[in-house]
Amino acid sequence: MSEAPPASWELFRTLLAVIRTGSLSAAARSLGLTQPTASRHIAELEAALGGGALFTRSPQGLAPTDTARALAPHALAMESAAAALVRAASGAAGEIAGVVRIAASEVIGGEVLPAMLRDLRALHPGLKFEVVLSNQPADLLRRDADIAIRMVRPKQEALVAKKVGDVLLGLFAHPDYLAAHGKPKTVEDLRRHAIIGFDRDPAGVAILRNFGASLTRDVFAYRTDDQVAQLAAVRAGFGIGVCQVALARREPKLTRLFPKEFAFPLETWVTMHQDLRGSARMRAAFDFLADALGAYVRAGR
Amino acid sequence: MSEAPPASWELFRTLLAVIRTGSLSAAARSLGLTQPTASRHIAELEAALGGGALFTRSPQGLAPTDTARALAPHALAMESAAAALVRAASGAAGEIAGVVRIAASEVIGGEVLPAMLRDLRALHPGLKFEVVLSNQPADLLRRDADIAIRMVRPKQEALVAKKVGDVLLGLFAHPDYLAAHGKPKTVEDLRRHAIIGFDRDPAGVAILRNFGASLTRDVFAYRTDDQVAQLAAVRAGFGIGVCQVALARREPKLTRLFPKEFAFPLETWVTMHQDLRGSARMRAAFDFLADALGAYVRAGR
DNA sequence: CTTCACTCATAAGTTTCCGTATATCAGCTC
DNA sequence: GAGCTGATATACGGAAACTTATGAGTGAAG
Repeated sequence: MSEAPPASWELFRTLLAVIRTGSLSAAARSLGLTQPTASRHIAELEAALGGGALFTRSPQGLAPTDTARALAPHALAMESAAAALVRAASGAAGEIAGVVRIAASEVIGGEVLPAMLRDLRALHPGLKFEVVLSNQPADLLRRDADIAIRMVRPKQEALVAKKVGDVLLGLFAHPDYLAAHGKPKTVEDLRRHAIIGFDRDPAGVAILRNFGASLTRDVFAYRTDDQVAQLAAVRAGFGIGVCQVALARREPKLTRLFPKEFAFPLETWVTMHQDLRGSARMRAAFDFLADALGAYVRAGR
Repeated sequence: MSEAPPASWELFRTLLAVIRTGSLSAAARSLGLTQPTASRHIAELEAALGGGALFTRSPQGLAPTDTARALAPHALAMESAAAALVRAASGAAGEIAGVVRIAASEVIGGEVLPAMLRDLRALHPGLKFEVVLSNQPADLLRRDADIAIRMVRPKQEALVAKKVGDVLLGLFAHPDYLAAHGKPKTVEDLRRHAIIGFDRDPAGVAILRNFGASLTRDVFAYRTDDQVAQLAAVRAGFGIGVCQVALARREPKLTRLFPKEFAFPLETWVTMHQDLRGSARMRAAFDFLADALGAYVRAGR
């Protein structure tokens, strides 16, 4: 067992594609290669990594062995880093131009970010944006995004973080709904209404239960963990649900309920990887978003 | 500006080597390539990344531009991930064999780990170890190591962490030193002795100042942030310094001073990346180290 | 001032690697 | 069961990439 020569990084990329797609042919297609090339890459990699088989071949495709499965996260990390590298190179250093990849929750990303990015781009027309919408925000340390907007305090030291304030959550309903079903006068009244709430997300369910002890998951008439869907249900007049106050202010159609009793603060942070501090466009986007989100947060008070 | 085809990952590896070495020739040597190949790789990369120059050529070598400098951390991340991938593949899945890379402080790594790893290897002869000694422990999230032993509570959720207890720090001196200079009777006495302490590390300086307010940095007769050097100075009979109690117990030559008054607990954690939970050998090493360090910690009480 | 050691660039030769074409096997539809 | 569509494996020719060889420039040492 002599020391094998280090495998070409290119092979890792093929490995990842094969694990993803489950076949040499599909992997080759996705990479712009041909099937024999992918086959050769895997064979080479198996040889370079000590000879153990990485896949079990079959006419249906390649099934990864346990070994190959263990390699997948590392190959993913390489891919994220490669993508981040290409983004970092997408604008000349010093100029505010190029690609910025932003991770945000679905509501922020879908309802709040677009207008902000429009204004940011008006300021710097050379900027391009990639937006990743997920409620489990992409890990900046994995370089899945350059800038993340998160609702929890970031814990990693390798990050630059700025708190923009507390996004206020309120209880809202469409006037049509209230006209048809009446306006609840007390918290207990809510139990008789069509409540729109979370399905499984424990943190989400807790928001309403903390408000009124009787507002448990089983009284919800509309359950979904997708906050965009919740918002849509409120707007459609289905019932009463949670919505960011600053967001609802923009649509005077929605009526806020129990404004004094129910006001759930959600601390909000803009975060960026330390490595990106030196990049002019990342800094510009970071500062702009921190400002704009600060204004958004203040609008909700 | 058409969408460029994604650059080969192999080019990123060359990029990193060129940034590291500062010349195409040296980079090529380090990669087992030739200089024209490295040259072509960089040219290709410059073309693929939008045409901007990454280096300024000169007869002295290649100086990275700001753009290239911004890419370096991402290329480093790729390299770490690639190395972690190769390590992960170094043993058959399920078997307890292959390479485990461990990050630890200099003292733990130099004085405590060797015997533990000897015993672990006796249990599993197929294991090989890589030990990274640094007081700013390598970031597991960057995959610079598989397992880290740290003196602070890990904050990242992506890590598996286990607290093994508190390593106790005590004040020690060699009997020869005490015979020559007398044994200090009170804390104030210490000011007249040859104290071995930290140089710049604020956390280190604070350890002694918390003990006696008068034990500020300026009374240290031997200042170094290298804890191995501190230990060596204590062993050589230079003076009085801080040492892990469990470590000093092994050498009955060292005498502990103020055992009741000075006992500084340092919480100790063994940590591992979540991705590695499924690996038999990583788990085995993790569990073994947690046990062994637990025993070590208890020996210091 | 010459020489040596180091750099990068370019041209030519050789190897390696990739793509095309073909054979084979499994499953699904008709 | 024939035929279609998916898969992998293998053979072979050509293009791409790497190595070798050479030239030119810079800086330090003798």
